[in-house]
Amino acid sequence: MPNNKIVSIDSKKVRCEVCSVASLVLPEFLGGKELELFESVVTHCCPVHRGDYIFQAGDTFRSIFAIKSGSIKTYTRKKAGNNQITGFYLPGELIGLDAIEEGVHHSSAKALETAAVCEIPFDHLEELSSTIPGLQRQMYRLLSKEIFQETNLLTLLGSKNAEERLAGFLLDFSNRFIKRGFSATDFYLSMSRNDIGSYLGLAVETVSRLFTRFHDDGLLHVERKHVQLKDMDRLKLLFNGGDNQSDQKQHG
Amino acid sequence: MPNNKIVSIDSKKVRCEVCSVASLVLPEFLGGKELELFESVVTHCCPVHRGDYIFQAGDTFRSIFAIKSGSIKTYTRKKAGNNQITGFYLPGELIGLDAIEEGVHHSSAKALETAAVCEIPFDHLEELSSTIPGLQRQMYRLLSKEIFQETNLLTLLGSKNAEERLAGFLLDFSNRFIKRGFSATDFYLSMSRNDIGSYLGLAVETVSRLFTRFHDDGLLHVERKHVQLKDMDRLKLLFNGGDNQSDQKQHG
DNA sequence: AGTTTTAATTGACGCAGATCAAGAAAAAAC
DNA sequence: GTTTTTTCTTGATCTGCGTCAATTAAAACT
Repeated sequence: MPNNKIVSIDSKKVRCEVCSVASLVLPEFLGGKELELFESVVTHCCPVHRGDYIFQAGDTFRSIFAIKSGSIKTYTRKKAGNNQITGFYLPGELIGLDAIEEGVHHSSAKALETAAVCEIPFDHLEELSSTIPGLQRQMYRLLSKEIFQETNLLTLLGSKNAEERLAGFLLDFSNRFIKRGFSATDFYLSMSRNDIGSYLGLAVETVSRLFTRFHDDGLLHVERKHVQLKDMDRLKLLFNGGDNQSDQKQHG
Repeated sequence: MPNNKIVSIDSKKVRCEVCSVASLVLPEFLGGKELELFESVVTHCCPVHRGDYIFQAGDTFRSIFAIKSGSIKTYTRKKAGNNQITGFYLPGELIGLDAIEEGVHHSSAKALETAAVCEIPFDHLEELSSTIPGLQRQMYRLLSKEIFQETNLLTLLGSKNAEERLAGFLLDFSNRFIKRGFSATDFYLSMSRNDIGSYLGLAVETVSRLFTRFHDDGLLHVERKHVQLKDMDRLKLLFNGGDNQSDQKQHG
């Protein structure tokens, strides 16, 4: 049973500092009174620990969740029994957006490490978005962003090459860290190799071997879950499929 | 240059009948006056032809588009020059939702056949969703649905098995046809084998071979783009990975 | 009509990456 | 602390599917 105290985190890890929920969900021009109104809506903001569920597939949808610190993975269950990782989420990102339509969570969300997650009841948020000007638009933006990101992942998985996928994965993380003001080249991968494999459609062993290869080739320095990107240019080249010659000029 | 007359469609094709835009975008309980108000917002509803663009990557985002008849594909350009298909859209579905956040289209949308597409200017829709009760919620639902569907696709692509992917692809189409009241087992695949391959992360040749195999095994009847699903049970079994034994009970 | 272009199918071959297996290193449990 | 469990890595083998190539069929032109 996890207690409710945030435990200190291994100093070797690259920390993910706390993000303001308001700055994430609200439009920038929000006034003080409206900010207050908004803060009153964020009911819980509780710490979770590695392995804790934020929600599970099948749960009734009531809230979306904003990540303040730590990291979360989402996955769907495949009938064969193994899970398919569908996303990794970092501070400043939202989860649960896919459950709005049918009112039921289709995926499960689990903490990858000690994290702070804020619950935002959706019906309150909906009401509020009718009264606070700009919040409605911001909600549309956030939902659209999620669609965009999943499309990006689809594009990444479209590449049949394993190197390309892992390079793309790392560069995506790098970009997302930058957006939140963290180091872009030096970070802690809180998920297991198994999770990365599932996410990228690769076997664990392939992921492991690729990390070793990238390390040996001087593209990055990796020690367990700690990664330092060394040669961004070559990583980008890998991602872009530098040696790819299978050129169908146009589809359709 | 496409003219503005809707051409008659090959009788061999399974037709995709026209859908009401209002029924797609609006909540059911909408009154007559609001319906009128909504209809006034749908500026254009023009026919497009095979190969016509609805929008292209880089275009400024102004509208979302509802498909009334026909089918559309969306894709992103990969640096290597080839395109990555990210979605196929049928009557009653919306495209352009991924462009709201940044105000720019990241993907291109192209007609797969003669189609009727309605343009819905987004700022008008936004205004309207402040005045028509329930429309805001409906918009959230539609955006959420798109996220859900992309997550589904991610799960599908997670399977390394090619059979599983094609079976999943066909079953997904079947389900979507059912939702719109069309035949669930007998349909016309307006996209090329190449497009299907790109979408599923497979080579054209593999897609072609799989169709032949499925046909020979009595799972379906296929003649060029016309497909009849014969044995749904076995297709579902394939999709569920019936012979899959790689069972990691839990991720994380 | 005929000609060109594009799409689809099928076969042969090879390789990237899955799978199997075994050992090492952490992490978790006690 | 020790033991157990899980995760990660590395090697050896095998195979599914990508790639290349050639044929056929169907659109899309003129």
